[in-house]
Amino acid sequence: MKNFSERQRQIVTTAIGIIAKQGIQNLTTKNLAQAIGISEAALYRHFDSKLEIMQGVLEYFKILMQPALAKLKSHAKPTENLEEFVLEHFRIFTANSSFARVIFSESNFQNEEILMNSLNKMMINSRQALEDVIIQAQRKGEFRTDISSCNISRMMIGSIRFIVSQWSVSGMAFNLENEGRQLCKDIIAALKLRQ
Amino acid sequence: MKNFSERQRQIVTTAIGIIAKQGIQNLTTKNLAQAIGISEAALYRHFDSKLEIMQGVLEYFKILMQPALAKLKSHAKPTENLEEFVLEHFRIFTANSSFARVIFSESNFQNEEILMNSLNKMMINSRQALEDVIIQAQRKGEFRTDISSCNISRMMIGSIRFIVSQWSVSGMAFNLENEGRQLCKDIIAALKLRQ
DNA sequence: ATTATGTTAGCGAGTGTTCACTTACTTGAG
DNA sequence: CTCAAGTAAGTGAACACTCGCTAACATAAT
Repeated sequence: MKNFSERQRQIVTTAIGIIAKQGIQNLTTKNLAQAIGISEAALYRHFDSKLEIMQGVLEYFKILMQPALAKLKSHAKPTENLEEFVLEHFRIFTANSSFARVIFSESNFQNEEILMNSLNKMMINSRQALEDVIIQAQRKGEFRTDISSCNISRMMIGSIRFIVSQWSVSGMAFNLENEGRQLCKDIIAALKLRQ
Repeated sequence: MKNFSERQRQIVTTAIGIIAKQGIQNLTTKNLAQAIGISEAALYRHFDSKLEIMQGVLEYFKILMQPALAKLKSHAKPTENLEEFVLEHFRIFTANSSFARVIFSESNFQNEEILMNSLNKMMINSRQALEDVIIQAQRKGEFRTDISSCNISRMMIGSIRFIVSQWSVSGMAFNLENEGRQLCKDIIAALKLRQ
């Protein structure tokens, strides 16, 4: 978070914790202030509105996810990049478990047009980046070409989202990194070209 | 909906429409009563509480989804059953587009334990039924066995959820049945045993 | 046929509570 | 002395829900 003060950072991360543990309905200025240990009015010394705090939440997430996106360009082999992209997601979510609940439920931000647009942009961006690498993988003969790159990206993203969602709903009952690694291997096995 | 009166049915379907179009935050007793054209107080002649109305929403959905589940046992060939199961989902969502937004965002019901439990049970039920058929498909040599049935079900459900979510977020910008049919074919192509 | 009794489904006008946010004032470090 | 960062005590609006009342209709005894 670029220009955020220590206090602003604290407000945003506390907000994330509340959303994760109690749902967005319980992210109230009262609860947020209480969780930090300051008055409601003090919140407004650091943010103009609750909406601004929620935008902070999204920005925080965006920065957190950057490393995963970077993995798409780290190696020469597309398949390796895809694999690392997926695994990095699981690593990030494991290290920031509160985020899973916050992000994979877009309806959290429903009706706040600014937040929805912001989230949609992020989604489209990373989807596009992913599909580019999938196309590379197909061109280089690593992935099968009888399935469209669009549908391959749907399978990959859908699978990731679903296992993270399962993990989140189950209260982190399994090891996301291990289960995710196997899932990732299986997806690639299903999609690679067999000679 | 079993024992529901005409008015109760109307209240529930109107509630679904509001959630779909304006989000759950705007499902207020005021808005709901207004949309129907009766007073708020009149709502309470037909339901004891707002929670009861939301339970009605879930029951409505459950009944609507029954046909998809039935498809899992309609033919002898597991692969055909799986295909019809998936296609039936797309058919149902196309015919009841408001549901997509309501259901695939579990966070809609976050913090209402009764609703969450109800939704989780439905999810687990259909996941289990699906995985059973996947195992059959593997036993009969229709599906590859180098990928666990658990991960196959993750890929299938994840892909379905994701394309429905895309369709919903895009404002039904594409034909879900057609796009979904191709996605379904591709998934099965990726998972079937090749000789 | 009339009348008494009960039920259903509606209404306007509230209730107390909680929400995001504001105002006016205080405190303490530089 | 200034001023950023805090506070207590509000604000109006929105929330789910309740109140007392009524018109319309059904049932059945007189």
